[in-house]
Amino acid sequence: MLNAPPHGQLPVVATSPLLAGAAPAQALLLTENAALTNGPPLLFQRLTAKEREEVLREGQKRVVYRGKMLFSQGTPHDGIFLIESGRIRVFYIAPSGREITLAYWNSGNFVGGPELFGQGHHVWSGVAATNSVVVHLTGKTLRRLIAQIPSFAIGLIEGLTFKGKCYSALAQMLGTRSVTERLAHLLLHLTDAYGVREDGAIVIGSAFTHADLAHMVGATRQWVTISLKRLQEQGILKAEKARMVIYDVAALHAMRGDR
Amino acid sequence: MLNAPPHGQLPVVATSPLLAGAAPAQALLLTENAALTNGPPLLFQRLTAKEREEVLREGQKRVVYRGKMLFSQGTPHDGIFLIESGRIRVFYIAPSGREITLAYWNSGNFVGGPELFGQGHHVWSGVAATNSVVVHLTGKTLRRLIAQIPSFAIGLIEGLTFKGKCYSALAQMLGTRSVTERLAHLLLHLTDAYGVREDGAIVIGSAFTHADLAHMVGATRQWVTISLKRLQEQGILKAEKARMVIYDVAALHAMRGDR
DNA sequence: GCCGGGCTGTCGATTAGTTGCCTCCTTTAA
DNA sequence: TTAAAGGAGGCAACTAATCGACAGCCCGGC
Repeated sequence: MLNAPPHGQLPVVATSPLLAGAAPAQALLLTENAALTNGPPLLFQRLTAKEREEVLREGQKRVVYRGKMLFSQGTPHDGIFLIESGRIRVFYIAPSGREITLAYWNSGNFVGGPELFGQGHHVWSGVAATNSVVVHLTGKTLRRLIAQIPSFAIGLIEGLTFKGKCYSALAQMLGTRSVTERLAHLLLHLTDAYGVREDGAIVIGSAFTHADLAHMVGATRQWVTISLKRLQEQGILKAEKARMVIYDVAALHAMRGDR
Repeated sequence: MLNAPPHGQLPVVATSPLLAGAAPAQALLLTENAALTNGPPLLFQRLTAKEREEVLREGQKRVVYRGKMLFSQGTPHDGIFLIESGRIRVFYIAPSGREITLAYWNSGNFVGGPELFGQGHHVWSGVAATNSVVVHLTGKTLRRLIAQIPSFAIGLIEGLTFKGKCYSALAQMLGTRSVTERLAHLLLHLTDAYGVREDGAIVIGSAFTHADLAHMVGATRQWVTISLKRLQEQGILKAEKARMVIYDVAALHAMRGDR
């Protein structure tokens, strides 16, 4: 059932971060405040090792290679996917072709909704941003697990709450901030998440294309190019190949518009 | 503790719609599709009358007069408010002053989050759109109720899921649709929810100001004025005082952008 | 080496949307 | 009956952002 991995590399899944329960459940998204992504509730945090194994045993493991779709908006769904390793980009494309990225979810989170039990149709699409391993739990299984393991129910509620906060924050950003403000905000978030100090400046190694950034802030590729160029002219940052150097974090803060 | 009601009218709360369990838990919002608001899960649907009473007994009843704040973004919160009667507008104001309305929640829903248990800070503000009665349940109480009444836990999960869908839809609309498309969408939604046939046309009695509409679609008041004027020039609708007559529903469908 | 595809940068035209100001209409109070 | 105040709608100038198109560049494959 698996497609051939690109370049013939197979993701090595030695131990499951879910089982270990130690991996931070990070998410990369355009949030209202960075605090949101620092400590989101791990779905399995409250479970004992035994309970975790039990949950994982109930699910169906699946490998998704980089660039392959995990689920598509409008198609029927049943249950959710736990991300065991890798990174899933969740996005939506409007009939006009305009696209918005909700988040890049890392291991420890779940994707798939919108319902937990009971079938429905996907409202988002999910694609593997890196080679990933997910565990599929059907609605029926979820219902049984909730009844059997009370702390799993609590975990799910906290997970849903966290997702609600993410959606909320996205809607608030999109509804009240200009593209420039959103971009400044995203850059600061990237700085927090991936930034490394390097003689005075902060270097972001992660290579997002302009199109990737545009989808995250809900804008066009061209406008992101123009905005970045302006920031560069102001000496706030410098875009190099596959990395970006931030010189003036304070300036970004000033133009992010949350004051 | 109660402020004097404006105009001296007191809301009469004969029987609780929550207890009756029969009131449709409608929400007025800018959703992806109308289906969302037709059958949202009532928080209490799955409970027996006895369980409902038990839940309500645990909470603290509170009357909120039209225009009074129920909660404010940034302030600490504990638990949620069940809406027993009335209508709560949930909104967010950015530091720049730009405002976005998430939804008008009617009786049968709950507002307040973002956390269910455990304190946090409100990320939205809530104001009574009409004189309303709410029941406050603290996080501690919620936790106890979830443990005691399993179907209450399911109801909460469904409620959270529904909210997630609403937030999702809002983010998708804001991220990928133009203001005009959003406005067309909102008008169609209003037509569905409040429209009354009147010799060929459909009349919406509900009186929203341009500012109200603007907040719902995430735009400025002026732009709504301009857009409505254009629609009027095209003969699609006619704005009268305190009501609006829709002549060409098909045209609105065409410009809503979901095709 | 050459070719092709994806990413960046740029330009010009156009529109969507904002900002600020002004007028009109209610409502309330005197 | 009128004055004052505030909410609501409307106009005009401005700018932020989109759209479409195209050229250059970098990288990988052949």
